[in-house]
This record gives sequence, structure tokens and C-alpha cells, in this order.
Amino acid sequence: MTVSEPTPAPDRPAEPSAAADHSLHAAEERFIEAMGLAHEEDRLPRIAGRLIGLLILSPDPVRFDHLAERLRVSRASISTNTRLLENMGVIQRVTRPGDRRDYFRINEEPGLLLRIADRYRTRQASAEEMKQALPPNAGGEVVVERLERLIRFYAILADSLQYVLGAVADGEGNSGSRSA
Amino acid sequence: MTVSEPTPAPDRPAEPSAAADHSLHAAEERFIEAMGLAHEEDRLPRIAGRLIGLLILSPDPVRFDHLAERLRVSRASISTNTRLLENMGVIQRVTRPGDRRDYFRINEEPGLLLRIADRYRTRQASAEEMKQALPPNAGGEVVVERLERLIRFYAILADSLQYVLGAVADGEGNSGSRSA
DNA sequence: CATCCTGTTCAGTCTTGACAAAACAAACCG
DNA sequence: CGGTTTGTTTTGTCAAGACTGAACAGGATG
Repeated sequence: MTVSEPTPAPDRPAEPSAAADHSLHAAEERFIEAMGLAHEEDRLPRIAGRLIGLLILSPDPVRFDHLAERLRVSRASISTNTRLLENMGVIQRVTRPGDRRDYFRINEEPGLLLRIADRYRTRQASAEEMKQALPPNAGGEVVVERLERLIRFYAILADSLQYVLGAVADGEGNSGSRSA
Repeated sequence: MTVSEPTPAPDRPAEPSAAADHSLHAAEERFIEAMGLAHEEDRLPRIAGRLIGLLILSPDPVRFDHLAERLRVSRASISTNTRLLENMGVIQRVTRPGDRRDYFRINEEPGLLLRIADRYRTRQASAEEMKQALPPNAGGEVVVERLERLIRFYAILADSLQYVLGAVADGEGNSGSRSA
């Protein structure tokens, strides 16, 4: 969902104040790369992860082409990955009146969370279906038990994730909107 | 860790009693495939996931070559993937005195769980490092807040997983060993 | 010792998906 | 209108990794 911003805030990609911070910049690079790797583990393109990292560190929305420059990546990749993240509800596209360009800002994590929760619910359903299909007379007492444990496992996992979502939202400092 | 079994139980890959159950077999196939897909999402080879599914449905340890037959997959793949899962603590290799062949049984889920929990702790650490590196005077109030939220997010997530582990273990019906 | 049996490792094929360059489309501007 | 800016789509390349067949290794067994 594209958001329109009345206030034309300047584009500042996390430059603090003093320009002497080599270590800060290094830390930022590390963080961005770490996010890239981390999200790669979650089946997202590495660039998408880096995008998330960069946007987390950027207090104000970042311009499309700045993303490409800063991440040293083609505009094509930025286009593809921003669209991906936008559809997932992880980032928001921001536009401003009188400005033809697109800006992006982070939309916190819950989008991802729900995705993971869904995965577990799907697995829970699979296990349940299997348990139903199992004949009651079978010698597979162990199997039934195992499936029940598995069902419980996935259920609790999904519930916990839902809980985390609530917990994170509670600690919320800003009134940013939350993705469904 | 290879386990030695005193009782030479027969190899029965989940055949219930009556042979008339086409639907049961179909359900098993579905379940096995579902586990294959599910675990593929978690960066495991699909065959490894199917292996997990099959072993969940098998009350008794299954012979190496039966795994290959049942899954219609090369012995090489079985070798590779059983070793993988064994190292991860997801399955156990079972041997029997006077039998040169290898059998495998499921070792419930916790191994996987801990892996996931670890992933989140790593990410938490990344976010913490970044927060430390951030100069306190910076204009990035928002960024600090965001990082704190992220840290809390990952922390709660990892903790929840740890909790799930306990909850699943509590419901444990058999006295099977638990992987660290 | 020759041979089978069982599992592992190696080398090669094939699929998948990330990424980039370039062509493209749409909106704006002169 | 022709040219510019901005983002998208298409096309092609490349790398990673799953899977297999075949060669291999070690132990039993005649």
C-alpha cells in the first residue's frame, strides 16, 4: 500500500551529525549484511534482507535511486525487491505531492511474523489430516501419539508467534500502522 | 549418535493390518510430501523432509534400503540425508547385534527447534551490536527505538521457542531420549 | 582370497533463483 | 511533439545445491 506524506521531509540515510564515524559506518554495513544473511535464511532474496536492514537504519524514507546507490545494486533489483517487500507488508512505498519519485520506509516486522505463523499452521493441518486418516485399530499407537505431539508442537509454535506479535506491538513507541 | 537395540523388532513401515486402505496410503503419501515441502522451506533438502515424514509414520525403525525403495530415491541420497538429519539430531541410526544393516527412527522435533531458536538469537545479537555502535547524540531517535523493538522481537521469539520445547516435552508420552 | 553386502563418496547433470543490462512504459517538461 | 526522468519488465547469465549413477571402501562369508 502506497502512503502519501504531506511533509516533504529531507532524504537522510542515517547520517548522524559528525562525519568522523568510520566505525559507525562499518557497523551499519555489518548490520545491513547481517540482515541480508538472516533474511536469506527465511527464503528472501539477499537484497531484500539488505533493504530491510538499510531501511531500519534510516529515520526518514529513502529514495528509490539512493537505495540502488547505497546497496550498489541495479535499479532493476531494487524495483523487484521493493515490490516483493511491499506486497509482504514489510516496507511501505511513500510518495509526496509534487515529487515524482518513490521513497520507502520500513513497516516493522509483523508482516514477516504472520508469514511464519502461517507456515506452522499449514504444517499443523497436515499432521491433523494424517491423524484423521489413520485407522483407529492400527498397531500404530506410537504413530498416533507422535502425530498428536507434532500437532501440539506446531500449534503452540504458531500461537507463540501470534503472542510475540502482540508483545512487540505493546512495546511500540511510535504510532506507526501495522500490517494485517 | 548411533543407538543399539537389543530386541530385533521386525521392520514394519506403517502397514496397519487390513491391506484394503488405498486412502490411508494416499494420506501417507500426502503427509510425507507435505513434510518434504515444509522442511524445504526451512532450508533442508526435500528428501530430508520426506525422510522425516516417513519416519514419523513408521512405528519401528526402518531399514536403510527400505527408505530408498519407499521414497524411490537413490541410496546415495538416503546416505547423505540420513547423515545430515542424524547430525542435526532429528533422527537416530539404530543398529542391532548380528545385523550389519542400518535402521533409522525419528527422534522427535526439538533438534530443529533449537536450530531455529539459535537463528533468532544470532539476529538479536546483530541488532544489539548495531545499537551499541549508534552514537547517543545522533538524530536517530527513531532508529534506536526501532532497534530496541527489533531486539525485543527476536528475544521474545527465541524465548517462545524455548518454551515450546518445554511444552512439547511435557506432553511426551514415551520416554524417548531428547537431543541437546 | 574372491565375493557379496552395505553404506559412503565422487563426478556430473539438472533445476532454481538471484541479479544485471537493456529494452520498455509512463509521466512530465520544454 | 521530442527529450528527460523514474520505475518496471524482459532476457540472459551465473552460481548454488539437490539428486543420481558409478566408483569405492570395509567388513563378513564361503
